[in-house]
Parts: sequence; structure tokens; C-alpha cells
Amino acid sequence: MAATERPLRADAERNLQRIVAAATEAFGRDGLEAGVDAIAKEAGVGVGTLYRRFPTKGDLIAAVMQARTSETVRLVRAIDEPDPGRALAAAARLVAERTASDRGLFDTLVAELPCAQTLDGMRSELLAALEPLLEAAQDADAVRDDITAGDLLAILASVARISPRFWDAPPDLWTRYLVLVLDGLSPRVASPLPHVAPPRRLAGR
Amino acid sequence: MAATERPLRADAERNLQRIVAAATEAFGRDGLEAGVDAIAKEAGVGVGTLYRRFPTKGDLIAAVMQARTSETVRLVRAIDEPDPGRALAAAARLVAERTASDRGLFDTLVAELPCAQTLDGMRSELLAALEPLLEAAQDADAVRDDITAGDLLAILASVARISPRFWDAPPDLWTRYLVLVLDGLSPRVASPLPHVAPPRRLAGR
Amino acid sequence: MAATERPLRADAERNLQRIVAAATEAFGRDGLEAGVDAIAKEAGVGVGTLYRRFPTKGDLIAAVMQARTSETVRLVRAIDEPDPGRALAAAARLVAERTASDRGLFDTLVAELPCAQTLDGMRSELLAALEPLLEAAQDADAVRDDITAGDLLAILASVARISPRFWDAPPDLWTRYLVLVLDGLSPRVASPLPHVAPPRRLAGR
Amino acid sequence: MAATERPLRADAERNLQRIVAAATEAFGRDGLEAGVDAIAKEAGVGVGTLYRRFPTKGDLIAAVMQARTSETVRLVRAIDEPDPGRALAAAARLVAERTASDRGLFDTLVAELPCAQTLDGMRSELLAALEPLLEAAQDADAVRDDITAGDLLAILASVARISPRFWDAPPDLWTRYLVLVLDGLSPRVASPLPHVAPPRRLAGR
DNA sequence: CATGAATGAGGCTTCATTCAT
DNA sequence: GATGAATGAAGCCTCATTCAT
Repeated sequence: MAATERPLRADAERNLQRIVAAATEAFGRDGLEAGVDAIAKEAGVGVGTLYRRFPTKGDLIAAVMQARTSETVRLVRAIDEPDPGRALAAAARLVAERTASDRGLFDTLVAELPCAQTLDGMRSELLAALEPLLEAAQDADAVRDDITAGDLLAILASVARISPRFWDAPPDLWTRYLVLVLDGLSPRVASPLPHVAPPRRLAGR
Repeated sequence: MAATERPLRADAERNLQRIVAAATEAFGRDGLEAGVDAIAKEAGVGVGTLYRRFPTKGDLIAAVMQARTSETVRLVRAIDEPDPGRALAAAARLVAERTASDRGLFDTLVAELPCAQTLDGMRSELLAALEPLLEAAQDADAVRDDITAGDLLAILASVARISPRFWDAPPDLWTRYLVLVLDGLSPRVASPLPHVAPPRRLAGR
Repeated sequence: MAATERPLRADAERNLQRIVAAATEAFGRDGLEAGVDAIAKEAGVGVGTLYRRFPTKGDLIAAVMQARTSETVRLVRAIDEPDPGRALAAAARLVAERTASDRGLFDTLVAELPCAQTLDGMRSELLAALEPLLEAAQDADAVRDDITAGDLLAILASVARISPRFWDAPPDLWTRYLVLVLDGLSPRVASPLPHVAPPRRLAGR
Repeated sequence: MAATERPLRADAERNLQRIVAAATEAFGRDGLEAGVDAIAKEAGVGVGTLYRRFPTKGDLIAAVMQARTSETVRLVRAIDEPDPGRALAAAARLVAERTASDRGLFDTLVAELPCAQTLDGMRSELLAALEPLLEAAQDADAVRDDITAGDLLAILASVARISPRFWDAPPDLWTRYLVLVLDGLSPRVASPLPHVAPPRRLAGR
């Protein structure tokens, strides 16, 4: 079973990691428009090598973002905070921070290209990590009851990229908006949400 | 003799409108990356015709987006609602709705490219239209005091594009998030906002 | 017979002259690449008007250059200098000066495009004007016997544009080269010229 | 490990040479306006291939013309002729011959576009090769003292393109003009040259 | 298996010329 | 007859992807 994907040769493995590293860097800095050639060069490999691993630029994007997401998930899971409301806030900040600092991550969530199936996995993972925190917070009446983890993720990602868009904005402007969003999650204000079916892709359930 | 800019010939006027219509459609659908040639074809004219009116793709973008913005401003100004809180909510909904349905509009507000000066004007107009409503709402204690029109616009634009990004999301998913945002503006929840200087370009003052 | 070309209406005549004037200016300044639209605008007429008179850019070029040439011919004929050698030198300077200051004129003589037939006329006129001066100078032993008016014209035109080509050249650098050329025409140095048939187009006979 | 720039792959090398050959041909025939796409097609490669080697049309021009120039310089240096006057004449003939047969070379020396810095190098190389020959000739009283290598090059290039401009001119018409120019260089005729500062770019010193 | 060369569609833009008003 | 709008081929260049070495 483990034999199905026999481990890569040492150098191949190393190349793979260098590619992913370079792509992470490039996508983070320049967004998904980062050129494939540039990434290969940064990684110190030929384009061919890159394409052998990732038959399509989309595949590379998926892989990189998958990694970024898994990392995020790990960090979310590592949150050690007894108070459910504060735990959720911490998670929210974490997700927002990562999106804020990674243009590619934002592009991924925003991209209106049909790379759907690949991205679904990422979102699902993230949702799975956020859900327990959200439910706990809701049970503790720290957060309104009518929102889903999908809602949370969507709104966080959207708001997180606000500062870098403006050339003279302070780079942490997004923290401002994060506070507003969190305030909007308070049960004290809970206006009735319209009953639109949340997107399957986002909510995952 | 007639007006400041003598009116275009009938057919030219018609073509101009067809170009603008096609561009509006294309930018709305595909974002600002929509190709010039495709727009010309959609409009049923040669590229040359398009370039006669808009010597640069940027000019076309500016014209189309300016029109969209002015329209928005007009609609915002036309809001007739005595209650300040509801008036602001109506304006927010309006802006969000238009951004939600127009990918170009979003790109314009979000673009990280230095087409600054042209787009700044648009933002300023919008801000000028929103400011009185926001102030009135704040005076009436319907909205927290610590946010600016810039904040409002930035967060609205960001949130509004949420639904269209997901292929199986109901097209009005953004309404859900709008409610959350508006709730976050309530003075009842007002957590202290971090003191980051809001961006000059957005806030305008 | 005179009725064949009935005189243009007054305004048409004026337009024609404005076009020629604008084109002269533009070609002189920017060379033959000067755009037709720009010329029409400078002339204060529509492109259509221009094209009515000159069905082709080539025709416009021909007309303008013809005019410039006729002017040159007139000036050459007006040279009033009893000494044959000095008369020829004056003519040479005149032709060179005009070529030096008119990029279009140079382009015309240099252009390797097949507008042959139109330009032939010009050259012939110029040659007809230069020939008597040259012959007189040769009879007076002021100039070597083995060159033709075609030779003279060709070499003058070539040398005249030298200065403007170099950005930091003094604008009258060509005068330097003109002297060298004239010295080369002296009978005192006359090396045997190779017997290549001079070009029909240039020599005209 | 091998050389400074490791040699290209066999096929790449072949393509590179085909590109350079096609460009040399095209520039020689049509001047520097020759289209990039056409050159690529002539070379039997895609445009992309061409642009991989020469990121800019200017780079292609520079490379091709640099090669042509270096070749010329080598040939000039290889002149083996004890008599200083005849040596200079041979060099002049060589430069003229090459310019006569290569419209691109002429455009390079003549171009009024500010691609200065690249082309300057070429001119300097050529001047450096001509200078010793000129000085020797001047020391031997075979050539007038008041001209510089810059003068020589400028006038040669200008005169060399005379024949190809006329469609029915014998292709070696320039040889005729070369003789005239050389005669003009004779110390026996030396009229006083006007004291215009020769262009720095041309004279080099 | 890695390399990087090759490909070519597609993007923005210019300009001589035609044609509806 | 004048106008200037319309046309579209052609120019330079980029970039995801394929393929020979």
C-alpha cells in the first residue's frame, strides 16, 4: 500500500521541495500570476522538472496552497486557550494574518477560475479545524448561533487582504477590519441573517 | 456652438455605447483582464475603433468604471430614508450589490497595480457620497463612532465579492455577509479598534 | 486645354495649401514616417480631405517633395556668380543645406521603396538645374571632367544629413563634409573613376 | 567547468545561428525595420525562440550589428599593405563595401533613434581600428591633416549607401563615389575646413 | 530523470486607408 | 465636397506548456 507511491529519489525529493519553496515565495509575493519560468529559476531547476511534478500551473498552485493550508490547520489546532471565545478569535486572527501576508493565498480563495476541485480540499481542511472552535464559542454564547465555519472563513479571507491593496496603507490595516468582523459575530447584535444556502464548496456539509 | 463637446455623429455615438456596453459586460464578467480585442469583437467593431475612443486599455477601464461609480453615487444620493441607520444600511447594500455583480468594479477597488491616480478619483467620489450618511448614522448612535467612510467602503467591497467566487454559491450569498458587517458596525459591540492610521487614499481626509 | 483641370474652389485651394504646408513641416521634422492623421490635424482638415487630394501617402510625399525641389531649383537658377567654380560651389551648398534641414527630403532620396516614378521627376529637375553650372565649371577647369550632375547630387544628398544623425554633433557639421566633397571634385586630384554606368534614374540621360 | 559560458546545446546553437543568419539577411535587405516575426519565420523558428535569445528587438539588432562590425574590424586589422596611403584606401573601401551591401549597417550608423549606447560601442570599435591607419597616412602626407577618423567613417557610411538606393543603378556605383571621397582627402587640395567641433560620439576623442 | 530550448496563441497598440454621414 | 469614424493587418512582446537532448 505504501508501495503505490514509492518514495522519490533523494535528489528528486529535494528538487520537489525547492520547487514548492520557490513557488510559495513567488506566489506569496506576486500572487498567482507569478511566472512558471521564474519559479523554476528561483528553485534552481529547469521548467521541465517542475512540469514533471506538476503537469499544470494549477497543480503547482494547488500543491503550494495545500501546504500553506495544512500549516495553517496545524497552527489552528495548536491554539491553547481555555476560553472558547478567545480561542476562536485567536484562530480568526491566525487565518487572517496568513491570508494578509500571502497574496497567492488570497488569489486562490478569490480566483474565479474553475480549479474548483483542488481547492475544495483545502477549504474543507480549514473548515474542519475551525468548526470545533466555532461550535465551542457558540455553545459558550461568545458567538452568534447563526453562522457557519464557512461564513467565518469566507469573511476572514476577504477582509484580510484589505491593507496591502492601498499603497499608502499601514500594513496592518487589516487588523482593524478583523476587529470589526469579530464584533459582527457577537450574539449581542445578531440581526436575522438571510436564509441563503451557504455554498457547498465552502461549507463542506 | 451647441454644447461644450459637440455631439458625436449618430453612428459614432452608437458605436461608443456599444463599446462601453461590451466593456462593461466583459469587465463585469471577467475582471479587468478582459482582452481588448474580445471587447471590440463583442461590440461588433474593429479594434481601431475602440482605440480611437480609448487610446489605452487603461482609458477604457477608467471610463467604464467611472460610469459605474457615478451611477452608484447617484443611487446612493437618491436614497430617501429618514432613519439614519437604515439609510446607511441601504447605501451599504447598494454598494455591495454593485460590487458583487461586477468583477471589474472589485478589481478596480482592489487592484494592486499603480493605476492609482485614475482610480483614486472614483474612490473619492464614493467616499464623498457615503460620508454624510455615515456621519448622520453615527450622530444618531446607530453606528459606532470609530470607523471612517474609508473603512466602510473597503470592507464592503471586500465582502461583496464573496459569493461570486464560488461556483455553486447562491448568487446572493453576499447579503448574508453584509448583515454580519453591518452588525459589526453596531455601537453596542464596539471593541477598541487598533489605532492604525487609515490609508490616505481611502479615507480622503 | 486649360479647362481640363478646372481651378479648385477657393476653400479647396486653401485646404490644399494648408495640407501641403503641414506635410512639409511634418516630413521635414519627423521624416517620411510622419503620420497622415497628424498631418491632417496640423492642417486643420479631416483625413478624408487629405485623401481626396492625395489618394496615397506616397502621392502626398511626392507632391511635397516636388514643391521643395522646385523651390530648390528656383534658388539654384537664381545664383548670380560670374566665377563658374564658385557658382557650382554655391549651388552645392544650397542643395546640401536644404537636404540637411529637411529629414523628409533625405528620406526621399534614400528611401528604398518603389515610389520610383514619382521621384524621378524631382531628380531630373534638379539635375537639369545643376548641369549647366557643372559644365561651366568643368569648362573652366574648376572641376574634374569625369563626374556627372547625377554624381554630384547623389553625393551631396548623402553627405548633407550627416550632422543631424548624431545627437551631440554641432548642427552644421555637414558643412565640414561639404568642403571635403568639393575638394574631391578638384581636377588637381582626379584619380581615375571606375567606369560604372551611372544610374539612369539619377543621371536622367 | 568548460568555458565561461557553457556551450549551447547542439540544436540551440543551430537555431541561434539560423536566427542570426536570418536577421542578418533581413536587416541587410530591409533595414532595421525588418519585422521580428518575419525574421523568426525566415529562420524557421517560433517567435518565442527568438525572444529567448534576444529579449528585445534592440538586442537582436545589437547582436547582429555587433557581429558585422567586429568582422569589419577584423578585416581592417588584417590589411597588409606597407604603403600608408594605400592601406587607408583599402580600409575605406572595405568599410564602404560592407555598408553598401548592408542596409542595416547603414541604419545603425545613421539611425536617429536614441539607441545610442549600444551603437556607440560599435562606432568606437570601428574608429579605433581606423585611427592608426589614418594617422599613418597623415604622417606620410598621403592624407590631409585636418580630418579625424570620425569624419572618415561618417562620410564613408553616407556615401556607401548611394548605389543600392536606386533600383537600376549598377550595384558597385558606390566605388565611384569612394574614389571621389578619397580624392577629397588628398593634402593637395585641402581647403580650410570649417571649425565645427566634430561630434564626440563619432570622433571618440 | 533533468534540462532548458521551442512553441505559438494571445495581448496591447499603431497606422494607412476606406466609407458613412 | 468635407469630415472624422471605422477598419484590420501588422508590429512587438509574454507565457503556459511541450519536447528534443
